[in-house]
Amino acid sequence: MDNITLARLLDETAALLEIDAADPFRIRSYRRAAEAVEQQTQPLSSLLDDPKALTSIGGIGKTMATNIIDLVRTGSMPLRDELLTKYRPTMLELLRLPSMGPKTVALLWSALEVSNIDELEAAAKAGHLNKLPRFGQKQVDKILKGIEDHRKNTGRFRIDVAGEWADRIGSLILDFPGIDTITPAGSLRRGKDTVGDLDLLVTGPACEPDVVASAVEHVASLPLIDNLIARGQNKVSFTLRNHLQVDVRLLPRESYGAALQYFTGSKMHNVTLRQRALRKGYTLSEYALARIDPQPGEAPIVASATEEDIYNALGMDWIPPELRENCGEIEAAEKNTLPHLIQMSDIRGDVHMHTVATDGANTIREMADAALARGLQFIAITDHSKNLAMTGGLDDERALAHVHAIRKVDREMEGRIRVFAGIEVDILQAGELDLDDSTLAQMDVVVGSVHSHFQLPAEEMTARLLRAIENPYLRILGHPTGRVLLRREPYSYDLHAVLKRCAELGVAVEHNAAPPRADLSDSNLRLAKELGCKISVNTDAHATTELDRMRFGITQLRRAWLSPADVINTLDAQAFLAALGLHQ
DNA sequence: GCCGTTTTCGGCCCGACTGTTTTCAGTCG
Repeated sequence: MDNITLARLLDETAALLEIDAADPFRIRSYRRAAEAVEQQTQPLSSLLDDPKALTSIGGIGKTMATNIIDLVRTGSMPLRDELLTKYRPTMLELLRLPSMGPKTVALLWSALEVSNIDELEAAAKAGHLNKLPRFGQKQVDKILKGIEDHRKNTGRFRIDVAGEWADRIGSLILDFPGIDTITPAGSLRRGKDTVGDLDLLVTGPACEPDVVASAVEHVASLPLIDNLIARGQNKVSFTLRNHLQVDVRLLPRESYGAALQYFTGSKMHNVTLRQRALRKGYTLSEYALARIDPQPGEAPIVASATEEDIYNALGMDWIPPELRENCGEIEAAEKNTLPHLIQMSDIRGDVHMHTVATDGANTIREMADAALARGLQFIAITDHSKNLAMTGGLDDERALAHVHAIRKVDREMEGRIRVFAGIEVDILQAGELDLDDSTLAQMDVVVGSVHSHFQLPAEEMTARLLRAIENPYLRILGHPTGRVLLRREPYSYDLHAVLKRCAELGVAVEHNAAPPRADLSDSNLRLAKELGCKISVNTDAHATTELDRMRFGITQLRRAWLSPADVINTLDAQAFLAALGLHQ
């Protein structure tokens, strides 16, 4: 059982406990344990014989360690089994509907034996809900609308899509005089690769408490609003036609830092931060860091205008949003040992991109010019090989001709940018590559990717990848997890074993910067680093404009605490080739 | 259920909004 599944089962148990009206702190323990499990790079199923290793993880005590051991060994645990005799697992999906919390779910179950969405819809339409306490017609309508949205909705949005909407909505809000700053907060600011909803913080003279009403009115009447959910003194919530929920908050300048800190999250980061505040005699809210017991003549507010003020007043360095997941960043900030995170300007090369030779939109020269304009010092052209017939993939003969064409452009660029010759070969079902070694020998950069037979059993997929990376010409393992965001589950195989072998062989693993397929996000990137893999971040651009996607890849690297030294694209062109075991 | 430079019990983060209420419970972030 992998850590993600383990975390899901613990989280489900927490949700069932909530429905059961258990001790809130006990519920929180299960949530905390689920988060802790999800963040481990080591599969916990490999630690079962060493209970001390389990309990050394923060948030996992003796009972939780036993639970984890039970879950891995039997697929369930006594508490979960017990709860599932009282409730139905389908009740968990009810919790995902708006305005449906554990209390309501429990009430629906005890009063009407409603345990899933279809039953809820039927009960609502039959008028049964109106007989329940605190259920008016508005509540029933809200639930029916929620069910409708839920069925259409995919749930989460890719970071680049959410970012575009943030820009569009932001520019409309900025039209209002007296609004001068808009900052996306929430998971978009933390750089998660998907976001559930959009948090926009707004400030400026028009957001001062005595005048904010008209600015709120402006936001609440934006033309792109599909459904206005809530509208308070300084808050407007609505959904767009694509069902993306947007929360806009209008705040005075003086408390903007506190609000930004608060609404950026993550939830667990904030909880831990507020515990720290209490220990120091402060209380932290979205308005300010304030003294609990100010002495006479002492101002209650300690910090509020900027995030730096707040973190510093708590005795720690400012923490980059990407690290705010409560996985050690607060301790590091207190000890001044936060990592020097990689940033866009550290990137010197991008070695995975396509041209009109296969399924790209631009020529070799156009890609080179566009990369030069973006400040890159080297690129590699890596069009598809023949097995991807639908892209016009190159056979050996065409691939060799393409190398010539690339070398020609490289000479034309006269050293302003290096253009390396490469190819993205397909790793076939048995692990061999779809071009001859003699062809691959002519390439500077060979990226090997899996493009078919994703449903192979894990053992076969592992063997396939292990065989492929033994090929001496394969220098980068592309699409290492086959993850395609929001479209396909990643294929399953022994990632640990493959990354370990990559590290031994000096094969770099690719983190695909393109938001649709962020191959190695979060804990997998940390695992790659821990195992000593060389990591390469590339855009897989199919057009010049897609080179801009590099910034999304950098965000994911930052979330994994990576520094410039952890990524080989920060090297200059010659050193990069040397890192791949090549010389030119 | 976890955790400990005020430890083995007694804490555990904070506030706004909605709907159905005449004072608040539940949900949400």
